[in-house]
Amino acid sequence: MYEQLKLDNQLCFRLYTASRLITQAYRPYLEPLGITYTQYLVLMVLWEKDNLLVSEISERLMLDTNTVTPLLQRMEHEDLLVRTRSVVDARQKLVSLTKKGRRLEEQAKEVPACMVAKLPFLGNDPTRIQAFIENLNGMIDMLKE
Amino acid sequence: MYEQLKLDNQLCFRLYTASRLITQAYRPYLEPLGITYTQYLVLMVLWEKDNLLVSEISERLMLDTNTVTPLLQRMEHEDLLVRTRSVVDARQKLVSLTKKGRRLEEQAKEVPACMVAKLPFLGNDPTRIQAFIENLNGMIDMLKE
DNA sequence: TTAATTTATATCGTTCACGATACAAAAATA
DNA sequence: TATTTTTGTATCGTGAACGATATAAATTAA
Repeated sequence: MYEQLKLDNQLCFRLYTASRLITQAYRPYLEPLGITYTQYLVLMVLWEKDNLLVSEISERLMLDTNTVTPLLQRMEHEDLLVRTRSVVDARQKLVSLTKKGRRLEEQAKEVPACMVAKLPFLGNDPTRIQAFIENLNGMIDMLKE
Repeated sequence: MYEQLKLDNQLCFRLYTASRLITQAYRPYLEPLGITYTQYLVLMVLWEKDNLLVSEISERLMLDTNTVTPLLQRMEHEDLLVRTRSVVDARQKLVSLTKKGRRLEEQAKEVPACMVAKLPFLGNDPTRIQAFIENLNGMIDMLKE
């Protein structure tokens, strides 16, 4: 038995588990809105700035087009957004919120507070959260190359 | 535009991204062994203690049976393990490593060091890593209910 | 002992995530 | 201008994740 292969020693396993549980924790708030966590991420990007290219959304979420395209197709099918061919460059596709997609922002604005409430330890110490996010950002920077 | 709905403010998005990138970072080391990251997790559990019930693996990885069962089926198909009906309780299924599954441990023992090398900032400050893991464990404890 | 309930695992359907590949449009090169 | 290369998006196939449901075996209750 190699010590380094023990599950409990693995930072990565914790990260993987925490990420899964976070997604699960969002579900009760997002399901009533008819969206998944990944779709919520797309919407947050578009709420911040509408009419983006597929590639811009892709870059913002650090996801490849082979993940983003089907995701946007499903969201278009749900009438959350529309994808229109760019006139400047016919390869590009412009993603824009529909009325329904825009309206969801109003309903979603309480979601972050609900999630914070599920993670009380985070509320206590702002510098601790900051350090935590710094660590995550550090990892992301190192791995995204 | 609600401030709390900005993507950059979201700890959860960082966690989600870091987790994805970690899994991607494992790939070059695990693919030569013919396994995925999740399969590697199962193997780590079994290398630590062989002959476990499906429910024990499930609990250890905090994954439900509807994830674990198909996973184990694929791994059985790859001749990494076998699943045998328990004689004590015919509902239970015992999961045991095959020779091939056991041999993989030897090949996998370098993987953790390779991953640490990909995350140099972690090597510098052990207390920082510890605090990081504590935060993750804290989140997991709060979310697993 | 029979019937109802609980438990352990499995199946089904949907959505991600992602490597590999395809395809058409644009840009670069000949 | 014709050809090649690059770029932006899409398609395909596979393996997770996971909610919902199913099934058979064990346990409990009647």
